[in-house]
Amino acid sequence: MAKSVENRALKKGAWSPEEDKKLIAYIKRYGIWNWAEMAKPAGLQRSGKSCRLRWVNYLRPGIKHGNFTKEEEETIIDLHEKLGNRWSVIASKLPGRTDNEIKNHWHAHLSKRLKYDLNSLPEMSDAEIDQYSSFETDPPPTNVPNALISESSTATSTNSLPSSSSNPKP
DNA sequence: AAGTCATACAACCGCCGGAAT
DNA sequence: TATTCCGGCGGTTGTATGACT
Repeated sequence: MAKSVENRALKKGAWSPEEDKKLIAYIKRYGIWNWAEMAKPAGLQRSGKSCRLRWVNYLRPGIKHGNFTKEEEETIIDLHEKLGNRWSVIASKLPGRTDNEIKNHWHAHLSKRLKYDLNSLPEMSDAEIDQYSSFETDPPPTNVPNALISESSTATSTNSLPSSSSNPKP
């Protein structure tokens, strides 16, 4: 299959301030019309996906950076309990936060916090745990959160990008 | 002061669904 | 209707930085 953008010499890794400026300037001028095709005229040797990710997660106006508030953390925990790893849905409830940021924060902080809460369970010796464990050495079949299974997987993204907006292809 | 380890964050990868043709 | 392409999502990895020994 012919990819619309060849993989030749595509840059990877951290974005430079220069690249950020190029992407912002291009989007300001022409809008978002096709990530895969935009990179070249924007002067970026990046994949469309990389550009999109950079824009959505860091450059888009209204993105909050920095510490999560107590309220935000509680919301994340609550929604994660209900929805599982549907980060984009959770992100939609937290204006200015991105799914990637929430996901990272969850793995870095919140999941641990919940894990530590397991310590509040009644004490059991290893022998007792073995005795009452019916499971084998394999891990549980999935890590799908309990509350989730029945949910349809069509998460509607709420990243309100000006995507394919009025601006015509240059 | 130097080396090692742990943590947090940024970015990439692969897969899937929907739209367009 | 079938195929192709693009955007979006979630999982995972790589790297920089700070804490600890």
